[in-house]
Amino acid sequence: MARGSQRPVTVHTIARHVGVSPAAVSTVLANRHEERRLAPATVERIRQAVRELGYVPNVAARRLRAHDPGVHSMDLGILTTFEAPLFLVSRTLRQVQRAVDARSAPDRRFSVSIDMFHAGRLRELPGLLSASRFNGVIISNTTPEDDAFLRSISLPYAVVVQGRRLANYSCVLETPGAGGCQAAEILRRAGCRQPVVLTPALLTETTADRAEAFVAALEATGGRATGRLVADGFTPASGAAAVRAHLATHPGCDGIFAVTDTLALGAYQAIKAAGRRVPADMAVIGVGDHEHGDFFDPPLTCVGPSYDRVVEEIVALLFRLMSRRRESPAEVFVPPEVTLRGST
Amino acid sequence: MARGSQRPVTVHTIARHVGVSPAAVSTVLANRHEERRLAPATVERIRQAVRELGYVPNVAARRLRAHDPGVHSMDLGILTTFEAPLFLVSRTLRQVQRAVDARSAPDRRFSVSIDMFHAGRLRELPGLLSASRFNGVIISNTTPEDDAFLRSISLPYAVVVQGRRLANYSCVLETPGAGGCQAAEILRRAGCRQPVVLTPALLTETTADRAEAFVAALEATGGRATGRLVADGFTPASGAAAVRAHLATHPGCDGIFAVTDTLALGAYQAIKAAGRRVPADMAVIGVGDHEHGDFFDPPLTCVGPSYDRVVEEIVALLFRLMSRRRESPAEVFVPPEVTLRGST
DNA sequence: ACTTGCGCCTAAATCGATTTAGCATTTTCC
DNA sequence: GGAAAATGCTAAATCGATTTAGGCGCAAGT
Repeated sequence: MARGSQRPVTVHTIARHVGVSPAAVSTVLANRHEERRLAPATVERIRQAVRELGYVPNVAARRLRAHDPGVHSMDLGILTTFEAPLFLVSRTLRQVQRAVDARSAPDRRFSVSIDMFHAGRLRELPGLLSASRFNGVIISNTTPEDDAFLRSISLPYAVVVQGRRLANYSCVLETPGAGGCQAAEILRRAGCRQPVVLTPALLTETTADRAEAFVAALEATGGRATGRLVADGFTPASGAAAVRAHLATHPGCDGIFAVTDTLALGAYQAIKAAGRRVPADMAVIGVGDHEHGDFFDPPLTCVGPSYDRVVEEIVALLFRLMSRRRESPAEVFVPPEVTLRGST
Repeated sequence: MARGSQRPVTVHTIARHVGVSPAAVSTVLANRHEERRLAPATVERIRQAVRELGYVPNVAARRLRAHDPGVHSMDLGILTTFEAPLFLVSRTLRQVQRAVDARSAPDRRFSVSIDMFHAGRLRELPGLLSASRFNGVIISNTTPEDDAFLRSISLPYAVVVQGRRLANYSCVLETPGAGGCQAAEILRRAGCRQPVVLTPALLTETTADRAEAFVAALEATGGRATGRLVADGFTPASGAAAVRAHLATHPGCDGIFAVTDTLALGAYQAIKAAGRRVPADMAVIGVGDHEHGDFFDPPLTCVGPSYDRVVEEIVALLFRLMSRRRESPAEVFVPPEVTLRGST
C-alpha cells in the first residue's frame, strides 16, 4: 500500500508554525500553561495554530506515553458484524466483563470493547493484522469470506472463534448437527406433516448447519422433502414476508423451524395474520438466541446451546490462551438443549 | 495513585534475558526470522523466553510504530453502560458507521468501537480522562453519578451526550416533558380511568422525565393520583413481576405507560396471564426503544423520539465538533412522535 | 556589584516496538 | 590465497506526545 504523502499535523508542526518548542504546545494542549507559566500571548498563539492547522492528537502516542510501566494492561475485543443482532454480543460482553472484573488488580487492568466489521470484510478491520489493537479477541458472526480470510492468516495473539470451526484457531460452537435433529424430532412428535426451515439468505456456518441437519433428519425419518424458506435478512419483517408467501402457496404447512429467533418472531406475525394459531395450527421452533423468547406469545420453544454455556467456554478459553502462550488450538462443542415452551 | 513497582516484560527484557538485541526479539515475534536469517537455535531461545517471561505486547507502542504518517486516523467511541440494552446502541453504531464510511478516504480512516462502563463508574473508563483513547465519543445511558462526574471535568475532545443536559457538553435528547404528556393524552382519550406508569428502579434522566411528565399531565387534566410501578430492572421479567403485583391489588387498573419497551413486553405477559386483553381491558404504551415493538402481539403503541432522528443529530453534531475545534456546546431536542398501533 | 528570584521557555529523555543500514565472521569459489 | 558471498546479528533512528530538569534574561533586594 502506498503511504500517504501529507504528513500529519503533530505538536512539532504546530511548534514550528508558532516558533516555540513542542513542549510548549503540549503544555497548552493539556491546559497546564498556568502552572508552567507560559505567557498568555504565547498560549493564544498556540491555540490559534492548533485550530488553524486542524490538529488531531495521536491517541496511540498519548497512550504509550501515559502508560504506567507498573500496570499490565490488556486490550480485549469482541468482533462481530454490523449485520448481526447484538443481543448475543451483549451477553458475551457481560460475561467477559465479569471475568475481567474478577481478574483486575491494581497492577493489571483490562479494557473490553466491541468492534464491528462489515460482513465479509473482517480483513479491513484496522489493527487486526498488525496486532496493534488487541491482546485478545473473540470473533463471531463471520461469513464464509471472513472465515477464508482467517484461515489464510494466523493472528499472533489470543483468538477464540465462535460458531465455526477453523483449524488454526480455538473455537466454540454448537455440536454440529444436533440442533437441527432435535428440532426435526420435536416437530415430528408434534405430528407435523409439512414442516419447513426458515433461514436468512446470508448464512453463517452455524445457521447453515442447523438447516441442513434439520432437512437431513426429516428425510432420514421418512419425512417428505420439506421446503426451505429463505428470508431476505435476519429481521422479523423479512421472516414474516417469507412465511406469508409460503403460506399462500402451501396452506398445508404446519411447522416451522426458524434458525434465528428474530425470524421466528416474524413467523408468528405472518401465521397469526393468516388466521392461524401457534401452536394449534402451526408449531414454531427457534434457537434461543433472542433475549426475550420467553416473552413471545406464545413463549418460543427452542433448540440451541445455552448461550451462557457457550460464552462461559469462550471466555475461559480466551483467558487460558492469554495466560499460557501458544496452547494448541482447542475445539469446544456445546450441545444444544431443548427448551419446550408454548409454541410446539 | 502509586505507580506499580514491577516493570513490565518488554522486548528489552527478553533480549537481555536471552543475550540478544531487541531487534532480534522483535524479528522473532513478527515471525520474520527466516527472511532475516536468524539462527534457528536463537529463534528457539527467544521463543522460550517469550513464553517463560509471559510477554504481552504493548498495543499502543505497536500502533504508534505501525502508524502511517500519511493517514489520519480517528478513533471514535460509543460509551454506554453494561446495564443498558444494546438495541439502541447498535443502531447508533450503524449510523455512525454509515457516516464514517462516507467520510473515509485513503488518507483518512476511522475506527469505531463500543466501550462499556458500570453504571455510575464512567470515571473509571481507561483513557477517558487522559484523552488517550478517543478522538471523539458519544456518551449515553449515564446515571446521575456519571453526570456529576462529567459536569466536574471537561473532556478535551469531541463529546456528544445523549439523553441528558450537561451544560459544558453538546447534548441530544427528547424534548423534555413531551413524551409523558402525549402518553397521558392517549390513555385519557382511550378512556382509561386508572392509568399507571411503569419504570425501572434505576432511572436515567430521560426515563425519569417521561414518568414525571406523565404523572403531571394526568393530574393537570383532572385525573386522579395515579400509581407508579417500579420494576427491579429493565427486563421483561421484572416488568411482568411489577405488573402482576399491581393487578392483584388494583384490579381497576386499565392503562400502563412503560418508560422502556422491554418493561412493556413484560407487562403484556402479566396482563395476559391475568386473563385480560390488550387493548380491550388494558391499554399499553411504550417508547419505541425496542427494535421489534411492531412485532409484539398486539403491536406496541409508542410515544418517543424517532431513534433514527436522534442518532442522526448526534452523529452530525459529533462530526461538526471534530472538524471545527471548539464550537460552543449545542443542545438539540428531538420531539417525540406518536406511533399508534394495536396496544391502545 | 552580586546574589536571589521570577518569568518564560527549551533540550532531552522517555514510553515500547519495529526497521533499516550495516558490521563482523565464516564459508564458498575460482 | 584472496575476493566474493553468505550468515547472523546489532546500533540507532523512528513513530508522537509528555515531562523533568534546567537555561537565559531581567528585576528586585542587600
